[in-house]
Formats: sequence, C-alpha cells, structure tokens
Amino acid sequence: MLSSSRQPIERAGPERIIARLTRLAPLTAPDIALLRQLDDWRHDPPDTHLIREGQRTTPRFLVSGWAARIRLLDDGRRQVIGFVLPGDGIGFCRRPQPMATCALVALTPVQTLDAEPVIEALAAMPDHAPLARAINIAAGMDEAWLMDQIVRLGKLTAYERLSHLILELRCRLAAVDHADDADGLSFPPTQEVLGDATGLSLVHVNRTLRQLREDGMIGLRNGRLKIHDAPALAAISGFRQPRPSEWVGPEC
Amino acid sequence: MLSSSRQPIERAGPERIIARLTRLAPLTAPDIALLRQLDDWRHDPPDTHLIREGQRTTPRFLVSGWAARIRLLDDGRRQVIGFVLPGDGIGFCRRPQPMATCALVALTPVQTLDAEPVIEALAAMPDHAPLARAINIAAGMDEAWLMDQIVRLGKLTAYERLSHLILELRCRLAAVDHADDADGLSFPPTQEVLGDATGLSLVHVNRTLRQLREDGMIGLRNGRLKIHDAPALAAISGFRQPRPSEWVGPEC
DNA sequence: CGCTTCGTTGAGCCCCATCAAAGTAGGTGG
DNA sequence: CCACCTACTTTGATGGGGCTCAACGAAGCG
Repeated sequence: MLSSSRQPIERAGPERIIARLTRLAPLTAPDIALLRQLDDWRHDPPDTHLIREGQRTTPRFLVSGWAARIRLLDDGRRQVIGFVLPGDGIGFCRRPQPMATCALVALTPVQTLDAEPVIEALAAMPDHAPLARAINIAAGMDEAWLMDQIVRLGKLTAYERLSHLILELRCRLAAVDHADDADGLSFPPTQEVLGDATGLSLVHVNRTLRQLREDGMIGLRNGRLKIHDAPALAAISGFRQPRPSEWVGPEC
Repeated sequence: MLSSSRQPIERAGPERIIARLTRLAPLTAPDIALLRQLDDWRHDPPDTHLIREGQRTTPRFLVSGWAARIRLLDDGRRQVIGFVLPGDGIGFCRRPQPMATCALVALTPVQTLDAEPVIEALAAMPDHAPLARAINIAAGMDEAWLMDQIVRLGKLTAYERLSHLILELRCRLAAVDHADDADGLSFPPTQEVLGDATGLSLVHVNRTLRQLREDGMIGLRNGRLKIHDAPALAAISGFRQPRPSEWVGPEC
C-alpha cells in the first residue's frame, strides 16, 4: 500500500472544477454549461495505476482524492514527480497522440471525470476563450510546480524540502477550497510517499517531520495536517506564491 | 563567468531548426518556407540573461550556442532547471500573456531567431499541421527532460547523475547533428554549472568526472567531451532514450 | 486476535559539502 | 614577449547531513 485509505470518499461534482477554473479566468455561461455536462465518471481505489508510462492518455479532471505522478527506475526505486490534487487536469495535452511521460498512481480513492468534450469544444470553436485561457494558465502553473520540485531536490535541505512541499500543497489545496481550518487539512500521503517525493529516505522524513513538529511549525497526525507557522515555513524554505498574480486566487 | 567562451561562434541558419523539426514530423514546403523567412536575429554574449523570471516571453529559436534555464534562490544559490541546446524553442507557450517561469542565461555566445511569425501562422491557419505537430512533440520532449532532471536529483548518486546528464545531452545534440565524432563534441558548461544542474558541489563534480575518466567512460578536456562507453553509462544511470519512438530521430 | 501497513526510534557509517590552496590556461597591457 | 590577472580546474583534509540496517510501537481490518 502506498497510502492509508482512512479518508472517507468525498463527494463532489464538477462544481469544484468550475470554482477553480473561474478563479484563473472568469468563465462564461457557455463554459460552465459545458463543464456541467460532463458525466463520464470513474472511481478508483488507492494504488490504482490510473495511467502507465508510455500509454496513451485521455484528458480527465481529478475531482476528489489525491494522486501522484511517478517514474519507476529499473531497480524498483520510485520518484514522485509531483502530486495531482482535486481540480487538477490529467493528461491535458495538445499533441495528437499524447503519450504519458510518467505514470499516475492514486494515493487515495479518486474520482475522475472525462474531459474529452472540453478539449473537443476548445478545438472546434473559439468561443470558449475564457475556458481555454483558464486551462492554459493551469498548465503553466503545473510547469512552475515542476520547477519548484527541481529546486527542492537540487538545492534544499531535508528540513527545507518538507517545509517547501507542505506550503506548495497547502497553496494548491486552498485554490480548491480545501482551506486549512481549525481541524487542519486532509493530508493522505504516507511518509514513504513523501520520501519518494523529496528524495529522502522514509526514516529521514520521519525524523524531519518530528523536528518540524517540535519546532512548532506543523501538527501532523492520522492524515491530518495543521500548519501552525506558515510565515516561518516560508522563510525557512524560500517558498513563494506563484509570481504572476493572475495565476492564483486571493487565498493562495 | 558562468562559462568558458573558448568556443568559436558557430554560424548556422534556420536550416538546423528545419532539420530538427522535420525529423519530429516531416514538414511540408510551406512550413519550410515559413521557417526560412524568419530573419529577426539576436546575438548575445555568454552570461547574458536572455529572459528574467516573471518577465514576459516572446517565442524564439536557439540556433547556436548553449543556454540554461535557472532559478535563483534568495541567498544566491542557483539551480539549473535544464539546458537549452541548438534547435530548441525558447518561450513557446500558448498562454496569452506568457510569463517566464524561470530565467534563461546564455552559457556561450548564442544566436537566437524570432519565432513570432511561426506562432502567428499556426494560430491563424491550420494548414501548417505538420509544423504544429513537430512543435508540440518538441514541447512534450521538453517536459520529459524536466522529469528526467527530477529523477536525477531525487534518486541518483553523483556518479549516476553525471552519467545520466551526459547521455541526455549527447542524445539531444545528436538530434541536431552535433554527433560526437572522433573529436568528441563541444561541451561548454563549466563544472560550476554542472554542479548547479546536478545538485552537487563544484568540487564533487570535479572528483566524479575524474572517476568517470579513470573508469574509461568519458574523456573531457578543454570543453570537448568524448563518450567512450555509452552502453556502460546507460547501464549505470538507467538512461533510456525517450520512449515514444516517434519523438526522436534514428540517431538519438 | 493475528495480520498487515504505517509510524517511530536507535546505532553506525558513508557520500558528499565545505574550507583551503595550488595548478592551468587565456587574455591583456606594458 | 613577458608579467599579471581572471576564470576555471584540480587536489587534500575534515566534518556533517542523511542513508542503511534493525527493531519495536500503533492502528486498522478481517
């Protein structure tokens, strides 16, 4: 098992997708109608390989649950390229025969929604300009998160890496209204997954998280994360909100 | 200085761009005519910041020389996100107001060519389908190289990282006819740059390169690299050619 | 109530960072 | 043509951050 499955399956419709995209570029009525018409759902349990490397992809939205883009090495080592969170697109790509450049694994039970009609509509008629714009901005943000991942792995210490990653995830979850309230926020990845994401060993992830806890930065128990001192975490890790202010909602 | 500038400035026209793209998707006569009409050149010396982070970008081709996409940390630390080689696109982006997600620095004298007319032509008329396809494939490859960079930094040892990076660069250079012949190939990055790219210290890059040399894997002197045992390097580092065979030319 | 998965903690060590200094090669000006 | 400077490369010594091995605790589940 890659992840604990103690989170309840969360019910959500395309409204979350709409909420997120409209924050990136205000959608028009036809855009929203188009998104509401989507109805090809899939539900997959944790550890499902949603996409395999080199396989053809088809565009979908992740509506609820967490997934991870991973690359497998010959000897079984595994690198998490990045996390895919509710509201994110999967396999959006303008190439005619899109091949997955990495695998996608469900970390929790996930709900996904076929987005093929959206892509077709965008290709066919240009009167969905705001929607196209929102999707393009989201793609740009994804690329920026990839670069953040490179900086984490290349230049940050263990303590900084985890601080930085936690802030990224909080920021991205806030953009889909998973604010971290009094209860904290749902944080499903296991320490093994965090290790594969940060290039650290499971053991060292554990020690570093304990350190963050003892320093009063975070609280983490039973898959719930509470961020106590975000400014300190940002100062430690150098995390900055994505720069172009147009990319993000106010609460990021 | 980030780089030695001992390489002669190499003269090349759009033919290199055409050669590369036509290998990705056979271009048609109008495609080629369009590329040959490009004539807005720029020549920049080493260490020029071709793009700054957060700045608006305009699409260009890198025709000759090497550049690096970098991210700067507050404390002056620097991470090389990836290398930009002859034939690569710069700032190709379908967003309406593309902002650079990282800076771009020239490692050698570079020649670039404005690609705005290409983007406009693709947007205006769909009869440049092969060209659009080639550019999309190139973009997909760029994303795949980013993931390779993540795997290098996250999961490989110093010895493996340098082996892997060297093979990637050879592969990409081969795609623009910079084969490594008897003389080896031009390899301008300094050990400092290699360190910033691989997440290693300058000193350790030096030691690891010596190791590779002593093991008979490579020869590297005065900015020329000779790869003696590519299969061994591939076995060590797990490097694989980009998987979809359609992505690459035969000599990659 | 045993099994499985995840989290936690300790001991030892190695890879690689850091500090320091010397060697080499190109470029420039007297 | 030599002296000097700068940028890059090379090598040594030392220490620390993080890995590995090992084992135990905790929690969910059938």
